[in-house]
Amino acid sequence: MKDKATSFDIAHMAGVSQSTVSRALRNSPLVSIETRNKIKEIAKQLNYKVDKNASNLRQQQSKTIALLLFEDPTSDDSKINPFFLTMLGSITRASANAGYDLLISFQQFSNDWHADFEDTHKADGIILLGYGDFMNYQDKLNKLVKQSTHFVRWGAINENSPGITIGGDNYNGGRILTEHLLNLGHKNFVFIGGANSSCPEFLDRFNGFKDALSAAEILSSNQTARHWDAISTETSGYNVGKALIESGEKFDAIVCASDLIAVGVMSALQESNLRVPEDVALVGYDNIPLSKFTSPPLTTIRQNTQIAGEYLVDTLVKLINKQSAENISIPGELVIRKSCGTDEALTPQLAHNLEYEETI
Amino acid sequence: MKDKATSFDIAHMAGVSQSTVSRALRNSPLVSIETRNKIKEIAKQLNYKVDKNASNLRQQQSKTIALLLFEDPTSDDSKINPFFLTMLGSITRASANAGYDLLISFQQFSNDWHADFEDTHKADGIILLGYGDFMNYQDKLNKLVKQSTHFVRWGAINENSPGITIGGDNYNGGRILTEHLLNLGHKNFVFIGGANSSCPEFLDRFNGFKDALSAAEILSSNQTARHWDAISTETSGYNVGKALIESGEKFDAIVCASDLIAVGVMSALQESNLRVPEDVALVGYDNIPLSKFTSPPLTTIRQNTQIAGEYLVDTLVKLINKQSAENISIPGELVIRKSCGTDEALTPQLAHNLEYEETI
DNA sequence: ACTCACATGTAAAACGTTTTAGATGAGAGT
DNA sequence: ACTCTCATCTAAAACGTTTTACATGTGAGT
Repeated sequence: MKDKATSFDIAHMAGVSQSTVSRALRNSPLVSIETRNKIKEIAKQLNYKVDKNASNLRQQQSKTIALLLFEDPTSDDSKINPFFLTMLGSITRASANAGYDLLISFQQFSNDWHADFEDTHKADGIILLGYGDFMNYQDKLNKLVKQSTHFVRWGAINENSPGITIGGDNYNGGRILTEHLLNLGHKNFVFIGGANSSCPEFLDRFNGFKDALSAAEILSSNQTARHWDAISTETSGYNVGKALIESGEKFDAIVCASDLIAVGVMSALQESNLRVPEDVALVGYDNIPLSKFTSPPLTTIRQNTQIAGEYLVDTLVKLINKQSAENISIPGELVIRKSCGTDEALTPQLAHNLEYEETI
Repeated sequence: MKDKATSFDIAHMAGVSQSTVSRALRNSPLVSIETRNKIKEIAKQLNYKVDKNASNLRQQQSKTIALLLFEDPTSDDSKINPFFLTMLGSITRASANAGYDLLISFQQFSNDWHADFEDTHKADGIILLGYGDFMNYQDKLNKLVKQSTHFVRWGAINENSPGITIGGDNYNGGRILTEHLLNLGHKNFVFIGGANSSCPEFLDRFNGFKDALSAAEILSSNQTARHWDAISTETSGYNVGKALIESGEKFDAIVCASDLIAVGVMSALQESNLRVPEDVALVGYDNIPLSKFTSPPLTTIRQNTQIAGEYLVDTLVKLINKQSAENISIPGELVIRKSCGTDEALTPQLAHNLEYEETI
């Protein structure tokens, strides 16, 4: 196989100028239909493909989005949070639909994690993904804004966060889960998950939890709900679960800030011969693939990753095209499985309003 | 912020020619140390970044690898096989280490799935990932070879497969699993997973299964082992598990061709009040994150994804650099958990040779 | 016959690098 | 004094497009 064909080769074969070839292939009306077809025919024969580097250079764009996935530094390399992997899938499809290629990179918390993808013209914009301790890298976000880099962040929505953020409605998610447990008659609640500024999403979920309890007068007004600290891994959930059991605290319902935590907590409970849901009800958050296959299957909040992916890339594309864009909060959906007690405990009316899943 | 700085701007400020700037930034010995430093200083001040499009165009390369992940067409969009997602993670890191960016794309079984990534100079080479019914797209692989596209495939290793393939040692993996079950005293074996040419990896695992049984004289020489067909999803595993139970066939050990299948089968068994491992032992394949958190945790084969990722990109980089490369088979590792029976059933000597995992 | 509009095409600039070929000046060797 | 080498730099070509500005020919309108 000889060298790759260029537009000049085609021009030569078609007996026209190279610029005409370029125009023909882009369906410019400045070239007559017949010439266009002739040129396309030849291009196909030569298996000609436009050189993206040349094309991008000329057009000063790359039609590429960079996805920067940054993980909690404590988490192991090979175990990426499945929720983000699902997001990655939906973002991939969404960007393909929008006509963009996707460049991905797993960023450690290094110094130049914003990675110059846009600076070097390798990408037109950046999507930031990861449970967001945004306080920790606010400086970097500010720098991105200052350089007028196009970027969108997935995370907790906060007025103080620089740039544009798209995220789940964590407050209502936490609230819905808790209300579900309240409806089932549970009284003694525990929240597991680091609900502090270093994980604003967990904090929002915790606040929803708290307010649901207050509204139900489980929590007297001068009482403050507390949480058990945990990061979003099974191991952390397991350890905290163990600690909780050993603490002697009385509980019959646990709200976990993520499914991964819930999975670990479930292991800890079962190891101590506490039955789920008979002895203690348990809920998670995210609806990761695994949550359907624990035993019992986990009641959780589904974050609509498909919509999220679409919003993320659509918003980013808007920014790239110099259009304005806004923060978006995506409501979560309660997915009722078997980790909170029998369906029968629900009032029929309530049951009717909720989404059920077929077994498997 | 004004327009992006170019090498000409720097040249102007430094009072040298633009070509000197280019050389200085690439540490060429043709530029004196002092000039180099002066230029770098100015570049930093201007936050200058080399334009990759221009650079790539000139150098006729992209320092980018395209990862094409294609899925069984039956599988749902949002549920990518977690094994491949883990691979994706390791490939990302490996390519970063090798100095390549990673472009990813989820390919449906469409007509031009090889996607022209290299043709358009967006990537220097391609990694193909997905359970491989390579017979089905052998034509396309041949086309890639004919175009002398640089590519590496993850999958079952087969002499007839065009191009270079890197994959797990599926035959020995299947064999090791089966021997483990044999050592535990099981007698009535079932294999679940479509062991046919449309999934060569499953076929290899099945052959290992079969040969282990023959060697143990469980299978008389004129008897042929059969398998229950299933694709690699929980749902398929669940359905086949149900069918198996209803068939009335006698079994006390099931080898599943993948963890996803095993998870589905486990659900089906437990739904029918068959206890794992007391009534029936169960093993999977892949060591997906979930396999550690089923109850009981699943005994399986760990495919070393980190090494696999490194081999894939290293091999691809070799091809890109016109070096020769070969197929690589990566041995799997037995991970013993709780789905096959008590550890005590193992002889101490054997137990010593096997890898154990700490709880969680 | 002359202009005008229009359809179709060409020539050349531009994108921002990298790299080849060549220029310049200084010091060494004879 | 003359050449030779060496270090340092400059000028310009090249990469393969897209697009601006301009050319040519044709037919219509007056």
